[in-house]
Amino acid sequence: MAYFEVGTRGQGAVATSGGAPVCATARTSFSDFGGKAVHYDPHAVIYYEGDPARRLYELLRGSVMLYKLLPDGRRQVVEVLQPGDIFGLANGEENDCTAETLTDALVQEVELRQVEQSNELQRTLARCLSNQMRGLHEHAVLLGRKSAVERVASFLMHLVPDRGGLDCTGPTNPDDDSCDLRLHMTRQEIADYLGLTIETVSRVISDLKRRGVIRVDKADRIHLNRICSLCQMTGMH
Amino acid sequence: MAYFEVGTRGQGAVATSGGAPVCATARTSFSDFGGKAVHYDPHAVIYYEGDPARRLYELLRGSVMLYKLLPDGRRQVVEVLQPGDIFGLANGEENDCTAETLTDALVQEVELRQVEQSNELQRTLARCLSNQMRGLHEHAVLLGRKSAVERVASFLMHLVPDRGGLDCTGPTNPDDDSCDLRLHMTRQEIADYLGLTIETVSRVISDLKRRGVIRVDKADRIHLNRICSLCQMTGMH
DNA sequence: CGAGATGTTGAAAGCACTCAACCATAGTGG
DNA sequence: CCACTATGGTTGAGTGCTTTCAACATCTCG
Repeated sequence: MAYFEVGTRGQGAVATSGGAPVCATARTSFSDFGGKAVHYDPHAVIYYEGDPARRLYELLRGSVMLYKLLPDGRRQVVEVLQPGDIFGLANGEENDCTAETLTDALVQEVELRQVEQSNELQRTLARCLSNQMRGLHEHAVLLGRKSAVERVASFLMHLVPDRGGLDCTGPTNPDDDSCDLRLHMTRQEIADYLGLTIETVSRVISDLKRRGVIRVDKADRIHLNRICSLCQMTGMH
Repeated sequence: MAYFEVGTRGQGAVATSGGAPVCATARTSFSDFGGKAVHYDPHAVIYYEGDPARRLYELLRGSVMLYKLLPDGRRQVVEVLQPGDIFGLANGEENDCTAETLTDALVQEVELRQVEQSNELQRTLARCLSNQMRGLHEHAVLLGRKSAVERVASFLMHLVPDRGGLDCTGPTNPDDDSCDLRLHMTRQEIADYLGLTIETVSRVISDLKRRGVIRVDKADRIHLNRICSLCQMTGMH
């Protein structure tokens, strides 16, 4: 599988990751164009769906989810953002999603006015957006066509750095095809991201555990015993 | 409901629509920046998933779908494009989707090299992409959280101009809340777009017919008898 | 330690899927 | 002109995966 494709995979949500912005190579940082870096606590709302869009946001550190609600309370998490991703762009309309932090997060906030004025920024913007678009395409396949097991396997694989992509060459060390993950999401958040219920997510994880593919150290600390086996379950092989 | 939100709703796929590009107000046209306008027959592939990305495409007339395939043949249509939408952007990677026409289509094709050089184009690009992003978010809710009936109702509503949005004020004429639609998609294409099977799409349409909400004149010509009733079934009210 | 939040498991139900047969339409060629 | 075929669409019966509802377990934190 290949969420967010090359260059953005596995950053931020992985305990062992570096955490550098990865949206594009040799890119212009938004911080060069004014605005301020703001810190948010975990589970803080940055803005609500329906709010007038005033600023452009770049995630510098931590992770943020974007979600939409239906009137009856059903929720769909539409994106899980990593450092380097941008959000809040609405073309003069209202924000179409709520933005909420998953972890502590550092966010660069720039007034949309200023964004309009910089050619350099527009260029970076286009590059970031088209990267995120790929992630959304991939996610549409997951939501529209994959089984529960495939969704959870895909979700876990996309947290593994340098694995599961088209260019994946398998484990570097054939005797140790394992990896430690931090999820930073509750079962409910995972379920809402994967278009499943909390119970189904829990059941699938228990199942993977029973089959020896993963080990659950704590609810949000998961050890992958055999990455390749997991990857085989994503529906992309 | 509100696919593609304000400004892009209901264009192109509707028989009665004007067909003017709608991606952004007062925008720069891609045709001003070289490249050539190419005509495609219905069901022609413009490029395949995995092909190296060479050009940027702007849809001028007709409609185009982007889809991804899983190795076992499952297909997900990730976007149905309208005039004004752009596609083919891949940031130096391979195309992540296959692009195939649904109808006769006129497409403006610009070498990516040239796109890189124009500030004006980059600006337009960012605006178009963030518009399309909204559509993808909306679609993720549909795929992840809506029932079969809600999906089909949402699909039909998004083909109706000026209705179903947040600013929808109901029928202009209280005695005639109806509308004629052309689908330009087979049941299979609709199913792959909505994350359903062809049989389920067919059954839901028959159901709407039985309930008197729609009338099916030909497989791809559907008359909405009561737009408001249909809108109530989208899950967004 | 106790209370609230979060996660797991079981049993039963439901919705969409699978498989299969049938129907409708359009195009072809005798 | 009409049988014949191909393609696309509809309908029915039965299955199965995910959901729903409910109980229970575990974790966190004052």
